[in-house]
Amino acid sequence: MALEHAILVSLEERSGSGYELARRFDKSIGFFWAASHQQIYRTLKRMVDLGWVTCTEVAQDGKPDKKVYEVGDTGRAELRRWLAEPGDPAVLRNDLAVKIRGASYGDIPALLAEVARHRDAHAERLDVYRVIEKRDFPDPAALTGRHLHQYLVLRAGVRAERGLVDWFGEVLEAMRRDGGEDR
Amino acid sequence: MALEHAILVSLEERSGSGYELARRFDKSIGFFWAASHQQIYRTLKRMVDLGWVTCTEVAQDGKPDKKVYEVGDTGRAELRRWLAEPGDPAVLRNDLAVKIRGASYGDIPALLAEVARHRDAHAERLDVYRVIEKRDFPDPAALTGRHLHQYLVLRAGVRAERGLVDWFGEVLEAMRRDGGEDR
DNA sequence: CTATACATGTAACTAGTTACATGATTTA
DNA sequence: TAAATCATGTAACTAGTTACATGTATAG
Repeated sequence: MALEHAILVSLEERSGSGYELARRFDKSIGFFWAASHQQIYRTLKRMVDLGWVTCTEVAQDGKPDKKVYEVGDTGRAELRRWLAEPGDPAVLRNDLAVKIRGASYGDIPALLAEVARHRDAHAERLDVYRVIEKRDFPDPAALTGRHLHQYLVLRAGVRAERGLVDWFGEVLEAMRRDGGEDR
Repeated sequence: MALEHAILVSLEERSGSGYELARRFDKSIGFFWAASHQQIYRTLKRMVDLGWVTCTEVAQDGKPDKKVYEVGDTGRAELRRWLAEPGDPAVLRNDLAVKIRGASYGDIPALLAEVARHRDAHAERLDVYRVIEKRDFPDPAALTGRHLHQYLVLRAGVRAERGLVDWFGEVLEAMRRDGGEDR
């Protein structure tokens, strides 16, 4: 499991409250590791119990109090350990591929409409990533350290979304050709 | 959840035992939807309770008895329903992207070795997919129906694996350049 | 006065992983 | 005689989702 570790990375970059972490998991980190606020609050509690992070209550005016979490030495050591630990290669998981494999057992035009909807959604995300890429990293060759690492994970997002958009396009093209010919 | 539905698709293609399904989930279907035998047995039991599949015990000689599962009318209706049902666009999940984002908090050369290991593993899977592609689908333009659908999900695998291999290559190239220069 | 942002949580459920458990037959 | 394949399961645990629950402050 990597949620604890994703939180450690995020808190090393900048300490913050559960709410703030939940915001970050709606963007940046969340582009490649999704987490809901319920999951984050639960995990933060566990991380405090483990001594990985410390929690300080902070009063604010005009806003509710918040609890700010910060990575401690134990947490930093755990992050180092995890970063060096070998893991299994990722396994793919693709709902729509299951549906396409089973297309002939259902309503094919309806499924193609669904594929088109997903293609559009992923194309939109791809645009978001590309805007960020151009805005924040106009000269990739000059990047070093943390900025380079941030750029590279954004590249993973760009490549994955573009791959999906292209694949959905291939599916639509081939299945429309197939459906159009023998009917 | 799609495991029930992945099993329905697989059993529609050909009825079989839990063990046989577990084999199929080690290849073909499993290329884009992994499932362990424990999960499959548990899910098959639930599907019998729901009336989606029927179960027949079959005696074999030289081998233990087996239970053969077959899709019933209720199961077929459920599959149709699920195929027409809209779903959310896939969210990405990439452990190594989290590690790369946190690279500066750990041992970077060790992490790059891990990245290279994953690149090799995905390159191997890509080769497997390409062999299957050339062997089973030498003339994609001529494909129709179920064969076409099978080809298209294989294409998803090819695209996803190639995307990962390329990305790992980009990561290695950029981070080696970065590490090599300022040391 | 309504919606949005800020802020934190619990409870119940669903899905997935890991470890344990058994036993026959075939191949090297 | 050891390993691999065939065959089926239980138990405990970990992770993730959905629904419920509450309350303040600000902007339109």
